[in-house]
Amino acid sequence: MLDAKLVRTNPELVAQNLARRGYELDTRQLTDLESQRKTLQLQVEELRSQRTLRSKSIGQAKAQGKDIAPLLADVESLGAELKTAEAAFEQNQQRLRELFLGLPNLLHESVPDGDSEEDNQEIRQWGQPRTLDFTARDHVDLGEGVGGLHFDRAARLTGARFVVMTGQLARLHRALTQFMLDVQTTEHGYTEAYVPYIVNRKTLTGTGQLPKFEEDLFKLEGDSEYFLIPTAEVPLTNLVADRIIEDQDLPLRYTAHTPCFRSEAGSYGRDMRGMIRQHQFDKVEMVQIVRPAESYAALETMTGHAESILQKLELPYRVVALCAGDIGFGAAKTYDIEVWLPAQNTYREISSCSNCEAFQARRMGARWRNPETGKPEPVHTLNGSGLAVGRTMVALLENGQQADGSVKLPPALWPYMGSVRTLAAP
RNA sequence: GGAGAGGUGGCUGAGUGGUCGAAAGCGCUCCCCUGCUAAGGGAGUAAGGGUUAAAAGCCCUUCGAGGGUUCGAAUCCCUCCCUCUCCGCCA
Repeated sequence: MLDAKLVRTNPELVAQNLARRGYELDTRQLTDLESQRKTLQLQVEELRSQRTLRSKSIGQAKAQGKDIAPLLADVESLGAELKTAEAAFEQNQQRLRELFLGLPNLLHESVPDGDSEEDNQEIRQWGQPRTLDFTARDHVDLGEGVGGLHFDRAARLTGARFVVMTGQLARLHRALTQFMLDVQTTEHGYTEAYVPYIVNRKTLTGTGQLPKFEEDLFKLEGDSEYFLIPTAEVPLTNLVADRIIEDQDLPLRYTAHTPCFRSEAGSYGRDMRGMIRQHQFDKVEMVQIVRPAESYAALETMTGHAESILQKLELPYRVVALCAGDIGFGAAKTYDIEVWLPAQNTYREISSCSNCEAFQARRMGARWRNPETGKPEPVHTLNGSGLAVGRTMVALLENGQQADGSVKLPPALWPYMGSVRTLAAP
């Protein structure tokens, strides 16, 4: 959510910034609602003030044994008047709330212009893609050869966009999550968390998935309004919802390994082959809660934390700054990390690190006590994948492949794989 | 699932339908006092919002959430959520 005061006092500036995303802010509607709000709020508060004043005088008169009948007659019409005013105000508030909850975050000035993926800006590359003296196989073929990747079985169990892993690939998947968690907790100072995979509407509104992106979520049947998490960002970030954090407790760094569930509505036909785009995938997530002045430095270090996983796994990648048109709803700035996939002969997203500034904090009511002002102020929140486990497996298989279809594993994983250093046909 | 108890400020914990945003204690901040420490004395200390260019001041809201009764609700009524204890069931 944007700062209401800023939007109110400077709608043109806000509109200009949002226009970079291709979002058109109806400033006319906004200022209309706002001036309405002002009138209605003043009216309601004045009526309430009157009511309190008179009620008190009734109390006093009663205590002194005076006749209260004339006083009662005096307030008679107040109640009805207040009720109508409150109803109008509440309606106005509702509309403003809906409008505000639908506004995306303001972009940081360093975000490059552009409408789509094409315009994202490459920041740096790491590692050299191998030149193969044979035709690269993709992870589906490699998984089949090495054994343990079963899309057909998953399709029968559930449907499209699911996978079953068995044997050494299931183990590799587990090894990867353990490895990632170990690095984030022991080397980068994150506190490991175990969190619910099912959350309520308020929580998803806090991080910005709701109300706008409900169709991307899996919703549970039942009396409670529950959703499967699309990312651990949701429970982890909401850990600080409705809290005031003391300065000395910042920054907070949380990590968690969770499955993520996404309906992938609107991506029919995209990445249908393989594990790239699934309804269920595992991810190790990083979340940071920081002082506002430190959030951009934190974005750089957090991106580095994601990169270090790829470096240890010896996977070539590049970092891109998302352009204005490609950046997510709640983010002010985002770096995507894209890993090299030989079979696709291109880089594909494997991590996304975002600074949401105060956008989520305002929605959640997450604040810190600024020692300079002594007042509670919204914190800044960041989140990043560290990393998406399924896509990391894809990258490991494809980048480690040998001419005979076996797959060499990087030394960083050896301790997690027992004695296995190469995945070969069983 | 059954029976009971309870949800009040950073924490503990009082609270009568009216002057209660709420006693008291702890914690915290500032000041005083003692050579230091320990102890003691005094003052202050919730959040959100509006009005304002901003502040001061003033006003509104908030005692788990939402409704209701009333001139007036932390206090009375209804519904829901959550926590605790006992019983049952259970990974």
